[in-house]
Amino acid sequence: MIDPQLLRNDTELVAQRLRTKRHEFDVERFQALESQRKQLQVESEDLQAKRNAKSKEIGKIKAQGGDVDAIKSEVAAFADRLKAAQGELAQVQESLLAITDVMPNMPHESVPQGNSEDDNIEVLRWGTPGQFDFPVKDHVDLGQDANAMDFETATKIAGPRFVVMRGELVRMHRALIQYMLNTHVEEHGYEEVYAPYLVNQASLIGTGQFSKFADHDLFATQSEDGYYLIPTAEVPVTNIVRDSLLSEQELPKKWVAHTPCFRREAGSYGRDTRGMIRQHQFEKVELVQIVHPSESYDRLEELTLNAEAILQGLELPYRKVVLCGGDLGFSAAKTYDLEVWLPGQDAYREISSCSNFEAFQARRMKARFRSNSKKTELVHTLNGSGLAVGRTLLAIMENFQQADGSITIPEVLRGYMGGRSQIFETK
RNA sequence: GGAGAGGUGGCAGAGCGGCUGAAUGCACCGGUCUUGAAAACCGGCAAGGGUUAAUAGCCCUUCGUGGGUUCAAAUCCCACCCUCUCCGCCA
Repeated sequence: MIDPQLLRNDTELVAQRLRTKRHEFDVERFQALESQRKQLQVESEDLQAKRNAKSKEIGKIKAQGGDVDAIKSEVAAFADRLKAAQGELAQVQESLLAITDVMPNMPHESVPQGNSEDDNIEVLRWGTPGQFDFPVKDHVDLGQDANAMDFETATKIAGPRFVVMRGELVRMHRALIQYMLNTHVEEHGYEEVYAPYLVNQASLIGTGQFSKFADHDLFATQSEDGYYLIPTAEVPVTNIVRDSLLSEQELPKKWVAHTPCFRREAGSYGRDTRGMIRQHQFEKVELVQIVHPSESYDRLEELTLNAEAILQGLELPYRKVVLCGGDLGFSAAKTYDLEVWLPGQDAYREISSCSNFEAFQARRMKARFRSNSKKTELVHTLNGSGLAVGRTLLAIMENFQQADGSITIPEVLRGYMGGRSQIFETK
């Protein structure tokens, strides 16, 4: 949610900045509705003030034993007007909400112009893609050849975009989760959090995944509770601070959580249908920070480095890009994507997305803190994958594959793998 | 699932339908005192919104949520949600 004051006072500026995010809204209509809102709100609050004053008079007159019939009919006279004004006001506000509710966050001024991922700007390349003196396989062939990855069975059990994994590959998957969590807790100062995988609508609205007026990419339960499966741990973890008033000393909050994530991927038919790149269910280790507004951009750099540390620890070549305006998500003001090198695709693919949401989520969530100067202010929220576990697993498979189809285990994972150095060894 | 109790400001906890936006305590902020601190004492301190140049004033809203009764609701009525205790069930 964009600051309503800013939106009112500087509508053109907001419209202009949202254009870099390829979001258009009808400025004239907004301003017309806004002036109606103002007039109606002033009118109805004025009538309420009058009613309150008269009611107090009645109380006093009655206390003195006077007659109140005359003044009562006076109140009744403008009760209808009040009701009408309030009704109209509610309608205008609903119309305004239809505009503002689908309005994405404004990009930070450092965000490059552009329409699509082709316009993202690379800021860093780490590591060198390995050279192979044999034909490389992708993770699907590697996994299936070792009888460790089974898409057909998953389709039977559930449907497309699921996987069944078996044996030592699953152990490496689990090792990755441990490695990521331990690193963020022990070296980066995050507190580990366990939170619900089913959430209510208010939480999804809070972090911006859900709007009354927009489509969403979520699995909903059929139960009367109205629960949704989380698309990312960002939702339950960030919503810890929803409807709360923190003290300044409590900031920053740094949380890390491992959860499964569930996404319908409704808008991506035909994309990444092969393999484990895009699944309905995947594991992710997520970093969340709740910070003082003055330091959120420093924290974004830090959080991104925390995610990068995992890729570096695993010796996976990657690059870091700043998303251009057109590629930015709904709630984000600035996002770094980390893209890991996948030999099987001969391309860098997204493995982490680290964003600063500024006060956009905080305003929706009513997540505030009392500053040392006694004022209440909205916090800034950030999050990033640290990392997507499934994609990390397949990146290791593809980058560390050997000619015989076995896979070398990265050094840092060996302690979690019984000290072994390879999986898929041919007996 | 059955029975009972309860949801009020950052926290705890009062609150006859009008004098209650809300006692009191804690926490917090300012001051007196002190070499400094603590204690004691004095004073201040809810949030959100509107209007506005204003973080000044004024006004509106809010006592779990939504509806209702009334000139007037934290207080009365209805529905729902949540929490706690006991019993049952259960990883």
